[in-house]
Amino acid sequence: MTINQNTFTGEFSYSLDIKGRVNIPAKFRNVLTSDNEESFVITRGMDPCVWVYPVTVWQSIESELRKLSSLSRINRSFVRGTVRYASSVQYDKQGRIAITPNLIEYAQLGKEALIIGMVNKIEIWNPKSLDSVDQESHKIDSSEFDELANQIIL
Amino acid sequence: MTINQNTFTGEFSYSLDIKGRVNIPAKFRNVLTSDNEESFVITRGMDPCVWVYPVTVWQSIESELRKLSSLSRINRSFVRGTVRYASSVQYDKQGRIAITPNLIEYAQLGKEALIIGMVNKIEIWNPKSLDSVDQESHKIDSSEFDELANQIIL
DNA sequence: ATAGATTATGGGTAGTTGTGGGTAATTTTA
DNA sequence: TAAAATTACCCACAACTACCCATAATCTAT
Repeated sequence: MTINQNTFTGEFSYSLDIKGRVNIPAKFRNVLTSDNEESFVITRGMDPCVWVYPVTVWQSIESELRKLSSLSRINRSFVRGTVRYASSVQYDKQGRIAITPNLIEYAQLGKEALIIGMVNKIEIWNPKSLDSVDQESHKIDSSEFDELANQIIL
Repeated sequence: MTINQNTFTGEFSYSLDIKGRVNIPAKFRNVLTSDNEESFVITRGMDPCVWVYPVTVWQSIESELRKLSSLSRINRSFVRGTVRYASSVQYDKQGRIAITPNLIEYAQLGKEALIIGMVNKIEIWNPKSLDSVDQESHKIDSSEFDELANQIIL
């Protein structure tokens, strides 16, 4: 049973092979709508991980970026920073995507890859990096969580 | 498979050879619509880099420029500055375009050339120049950056 | 519980891509 | 007009990528 289209939840531990490929969990592939043509856009996350968007979701980001005039310096560097590390990838017959060396380096990915559903996108982590980021945020954010509580009911 | 026609994303490190040629990444050539006849318009960027447009996109920019009244002095110098350094180039069988000495000088291009997809156009940078422009804008614009990110990034 | 299907992982091969350089045609300069 | 320089076009090779197949592990259904 699918929860929802283009919606990703859950955590999976997969391996990054010697060619830089990781499997996209079958559960994720199965909820990906067909207009994505089995493709994702991978890019740098705000945390040290890889973000994986369905192409159709990414397209809406792109269309926002198109509206920004290049006459403004801020716009230029914002577009550049956003798009620079993004590339579209199609998964192969085994359901794997190739992560670019660039992103492997950025996310410090080794053999182990932790794949996490983040509702509208997917994150790929080095388990160790996630641990340390997790601990950091527990120390800092407990007051800010309270603020979020006003916006979102769990 | 392809994100979209005439849409460029990602970063590539290629070399400018002794004849002043750079490769246009295959990913970019493959999304270029056929009515461009394998050609781009190259010109000065507003940053110290080379801007590379698909000809068809450039044509629509030109028609925008035509609408600007020449009565205004600012308009005149804007149009002049934009068009003055533009020339159209076709890529060869290996997928390379020749950069004019003019533009090589302007963008301070050496052997290393960083090619960046900017959604509707392509930028060619000297990696060092980009680093310094990057740092500058981070220092100055970070709050406006965050604001844009909140609007656009999902 | 067992057979069949699906899923995760590894690896081989053919075709593509990036890079260097050569040669003939064209343009520029003396 | 002839020499020099530049440009356009072609070939060659190494590195990489896309695509395919094989196998082991896991899940599903009867």
